[in-house]
Amino acid sequence: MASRPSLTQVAEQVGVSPATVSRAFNRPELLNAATRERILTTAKRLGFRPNKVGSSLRSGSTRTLGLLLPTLANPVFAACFEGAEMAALDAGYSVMLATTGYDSERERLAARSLLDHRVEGLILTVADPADSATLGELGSSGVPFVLAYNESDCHPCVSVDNRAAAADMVSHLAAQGHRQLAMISGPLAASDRAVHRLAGAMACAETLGLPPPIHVSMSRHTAADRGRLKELLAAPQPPSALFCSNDLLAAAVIAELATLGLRVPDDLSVCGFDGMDFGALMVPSLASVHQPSTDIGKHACRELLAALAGRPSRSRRLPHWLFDGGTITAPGSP
Amino acid sequence: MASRPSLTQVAEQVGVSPATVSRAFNRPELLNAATRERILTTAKRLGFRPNKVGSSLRSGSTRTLGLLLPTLANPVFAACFEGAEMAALDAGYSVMLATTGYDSERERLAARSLLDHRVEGLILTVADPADSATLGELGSSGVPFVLAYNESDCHPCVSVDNRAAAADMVSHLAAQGHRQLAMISGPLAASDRAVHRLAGAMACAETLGLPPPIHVSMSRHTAADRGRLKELLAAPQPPSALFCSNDLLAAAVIAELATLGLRVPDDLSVCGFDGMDFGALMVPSLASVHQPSTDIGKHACRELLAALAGRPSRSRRLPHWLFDGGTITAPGSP
DNA sequence: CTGAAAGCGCTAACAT
DNA sequence: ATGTTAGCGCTTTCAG
Repeated sequence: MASRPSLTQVAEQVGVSPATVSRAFNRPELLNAATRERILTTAKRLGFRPNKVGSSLRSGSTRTLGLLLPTLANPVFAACFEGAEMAALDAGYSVMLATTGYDSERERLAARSLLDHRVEGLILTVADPADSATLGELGSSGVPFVLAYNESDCHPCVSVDNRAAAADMVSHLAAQGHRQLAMISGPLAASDRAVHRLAGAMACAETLGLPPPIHVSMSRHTAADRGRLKELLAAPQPPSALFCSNDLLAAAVIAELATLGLRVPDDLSVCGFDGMDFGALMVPSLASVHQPSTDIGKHACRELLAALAGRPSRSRRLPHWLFDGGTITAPGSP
Repeated sequence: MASRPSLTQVAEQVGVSPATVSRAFNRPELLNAATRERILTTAKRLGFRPNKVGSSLRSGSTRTLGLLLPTLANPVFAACFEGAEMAALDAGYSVMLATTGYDSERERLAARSLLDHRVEGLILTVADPADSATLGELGSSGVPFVLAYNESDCHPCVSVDNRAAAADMVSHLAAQGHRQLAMISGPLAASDRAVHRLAGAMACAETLGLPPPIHVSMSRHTAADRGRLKELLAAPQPPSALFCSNDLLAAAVIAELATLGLRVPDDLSVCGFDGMDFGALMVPSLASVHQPSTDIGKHACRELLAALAGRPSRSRRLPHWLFDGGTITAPGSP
C-alpha cells in the first residue's frame, strides 16, 4: 500500500542528493560502495522504483519499441511478437503492441498512438508497403521502423521470399502429379503477402506448363466461404489441389470440405502457407510453406535496434521451407 | 523527417501561450474557434503531436494498462489480449503486453517492468494466486489489478468456474457411456486452472460412481509425451476417454495417438478445455469446454477501469459451455 | 566521489 | 478566452 516515493524522497531519507540516488541505479560503479548500499537499502525499504516516465522525459529516451500487427488470432503473428519481445528484452527495451484487424484506418490510428507514446522505433506489418498512409506518416515522423512479413525495396524489411516460396509449393504439387491448381486467399487488398504468393504460384505454373491456377478470393483471411468452394469444385476443370494463402484459411477450407463430404487428401489435396505450429498437430498434418515467424520478429527487432544504435539497418530475407504434410498426395491415388 | 517539435515551439509559431496550445488538444471547447483552428493548422503543418511522456509526468497519469500473460502461443491468451485491447481503446487507454512463458521469475520481472513504466493497472494470469510473489509485490505497490483466468477469493478476478466446467464435461462423457477416464494436464504447479479442472473432474466422477480418473501430467502445457501416453493406454483398466486440460494439449494428444495407430474418436474419445477457435476447424472438430476468452479480456479490462474510476471492482464468473465436437463418441461404438 | 542547478514537455491552478 | 507560473521525477553537466 506504500504510495510510491520519488527519487527525491529517497535522497532526503538517506541524506544524499537526488543525483547520487540516480547514480545508485544507473551508474552504480561511480559510487562509494557504502553510500550505494545505504541508498539501495533505503530504496527497497520504501518500495522505491525509478519512475520511467520521469527518466524518459529527462533523458529523451523511452527504451520502448512499438509493434503493430494485423491480429493475434493468427498464431504466426503471435509468434512474431514473442520473437520481438525476446530480442527487445535482451536489449533492455519494452514493447508496446497494437493490432489493426487488417483495417487501414485502425492501422494509422494505432501507429499514431504508438508514436505519441514516444516509442523509439516501430516494427510493423502493413497491408501494402507500396501504398500505405501509415508508412507515410511514419516516414515524416523520423522514427525508424522495420517491416515484418512485408517485402519492400524502399524500406527495411524482414520476410521470406513469398514469390519463390509459393513457387516451391507449386513445383512440389506438380511433382506429385497435380495439374489444375486453385489458389485460395483472403482479400488481396489487405495483404501484399497474398498477392506475392499468388503471383509466385501463377508464374511457376506457367513455367511448368500447367494450366493457370484458378484464384478464389474469400471475404476474410481466415474463413472459408462454402458457396465459393462449391462453385470452384463444380467448374469444368476442377482443381485437384487447393493452395491456401495461409494456414488458418487452409484449416477452414479442410473443415468446409469435410462438411461437403470431401476428404483430404483422398479426394483433394490442400496446403497452406505460414507454418503455424498447430498445423503439425492436425490429423493429417497440414502441408505448408513454413516461414520462421519467431525469427522474423527477432530479426526485425534486432535490425530496429541496430538502426537505433546508429548502425545501418539492412533488409533480411529469411529462409522458408516446405513441410510436406499429410494433406497432400498424388491426385486420384487411393 | 521533421524533428518532432514541442508544444512550446508550436505556441511560439502561433503566437499564443503553451497553455493555449495544450487546451487546443485537450479541452478544445474552451477555446475561441478561430484560435483553435490556427493552432491545429500550425500543429499539423509542423507535424506536432503531443508528447505523452511529458503529459504523463505532469498529469500523473499514463493512461496505459499492463497485461501479463503466460504465452501468446496459446490462442486463448491471444484472444484475451484482443478483448482487453478493445476495451482499453474504447476508454482511451493503451496496453503494454508482456509474456511470462509460465516462468514465475520472468513473471515477477515483467510485472516490475510494467510498474516501472507506471501502468495504471494490471491484468494478469499467474501460476497460482494463492501463492504468488508477483501478486505480493503488486499488492504493496498499490496499483490495482485484476486476475484473468485465475480464480481467487481475495483478489478481483474474471474467469469461468473451472471446477464446474470440468465436472460438466465429465458428466457428458459419462452420459455417453464412458467410465474410466484420464485427465491429462501440463505441470500443475504452473497452472491453478489445471488444478481446479482436475479437482472438478475427480469430484464429479466420484459423485457419478465412476472409477477415479487417472491423472497424467505432461512436462509441458502444450505437448504430449508419447511415452506417458503409451503407459497410460497399457494400464490394466485403460481409459476410453482422455480429458485434456487445454485444447492445445488435446490436439497434441490426438496427433500422438495417430502415430500410435489410434484413431479418434473410433478407438478413443478425446476432449479439451478452452474453446480455441481453431478446435472447430479440426476434422473431426475438437470437443471442448469453451470459455469466452475475448470476454474474459474485455471484462477484466472493464473491471480494472472501474477500479481506476474509483468504483469498486467486482470479481466476475463468466459462463462456460460444452462444445460437443466429433472427437467424442460412445465407447466401442463403431 | 558527491552536490547544485537546470530543464526535458507538458498541464493545472490561478490570474486576468 | 487566454496567459503566467510552477513543478511532475528524473538526469546531466559542471563544480568541488
